[in-house]
Amino acid sequence: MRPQKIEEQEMLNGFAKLFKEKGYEGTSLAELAVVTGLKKASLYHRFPKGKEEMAKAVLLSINEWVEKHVFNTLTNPSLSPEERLKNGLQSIQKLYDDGNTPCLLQAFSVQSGIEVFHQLINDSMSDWVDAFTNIGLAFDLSQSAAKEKATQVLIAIQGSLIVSRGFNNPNIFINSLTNIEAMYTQE
Amino acid sequence: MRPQKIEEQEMLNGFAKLFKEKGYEGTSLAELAVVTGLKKASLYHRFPKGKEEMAKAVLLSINEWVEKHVFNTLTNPSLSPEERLKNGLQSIQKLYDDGNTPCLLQAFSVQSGIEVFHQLINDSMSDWVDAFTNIGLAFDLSQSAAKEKATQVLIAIQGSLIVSRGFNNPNIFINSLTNIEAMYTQE
DNA sequence: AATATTTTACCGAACGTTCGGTTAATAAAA
DNA sequence: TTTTATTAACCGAACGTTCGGTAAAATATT
Repeated sequence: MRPQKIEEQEMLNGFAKLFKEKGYEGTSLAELAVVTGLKKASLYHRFPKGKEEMAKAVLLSINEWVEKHVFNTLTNPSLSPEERLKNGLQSIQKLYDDGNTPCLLQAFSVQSGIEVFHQLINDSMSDWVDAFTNIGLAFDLSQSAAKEKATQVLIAIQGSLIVSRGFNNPNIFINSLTNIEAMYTQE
Repeated sequence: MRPQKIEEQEMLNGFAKLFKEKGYEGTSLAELAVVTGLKKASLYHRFPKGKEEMAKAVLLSINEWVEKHVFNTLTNPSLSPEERLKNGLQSIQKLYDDGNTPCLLQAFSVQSGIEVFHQLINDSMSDWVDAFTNIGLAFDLSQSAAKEKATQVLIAIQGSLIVSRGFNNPNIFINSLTNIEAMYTQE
């Protein structure tokens, strides 16, 4: 069996960069091909269902990373709530490259018109809220208060990414992460 | 002189709907034509520089609406700070159709690659921060505290629009507006 | 060890479609 | 008649996708 020129995960990383910056419709197969070093036709050998399959694979790949590095940290029972929160936020900071990289959920929630994406976005956001609800409970909040605060956290993350990008100032995102930590430790 | 089939403002309203939902690249000239009732070629009579001019016109049109209905209200010296804030937030709620309509700045900040847009987005966001900084000063905050809070407000608006859309639940946006009011009146 | 077969990875070229944009002619009011 | 608004027809380029065939490694046969 002939060896692959590039491994799947490497392809997905390249895809992710494009999709995050340019959205689904804004990213062309020509660009997706260039970023992998393969030709357009070869992409269809790897992803027979085409562009939509590539995008879905990127979404799932990022979801896995988040599951592993963010959610697992936030809910790690062997750490104190303070440590879980701090480490989880650090992973989030890394996920968005210190505020320099847009969120794929945002990029895909605009346009694309593809229905499956809406469901994946909805599910993914639910996971975020669940993870932060868990942290809220660890800080002795009531179930409803924990969920309310978790929603505020998701809003702060998403909003600060937007505003950071608008002002071209990643510090706005970084500051928001600090504020989020304070929302739990100082209230 | 032959009369126009549709007035400019009506066209812009139709354009806005499309651009907000589908983004810049995601919206085709064919769709822009359908929504106006004109043919593609006619769009070029009205907007000789094409799609980019149409998009820019929509941005400016919305900026004008916001200037008039949101910023002027927030800074209206003949009202109390509480009333200015309340009325301004009501206009914002209307602007985003109770959380059912995405923000054009978001839709255009993804993809598009057109440099002029970045500047317009940056300028527009600056106006938002300035307006809410003004309200913060009216609530006796220091300049820096007012600006800091204004940034938080913009983040909350943008973030809650994203999350509302993700969960297909406009109430999240409505609640955020309520929280924003409380940020000034209860602190 | 050498050869033939199979399997997988890749790619050049073209597909039909849609993109944003243009041109030349028509329709309608002043 | 002049001026403006509209449009049918058209354009080159790019889109996502498909297909026939090649390149290269693994396996089976001699």
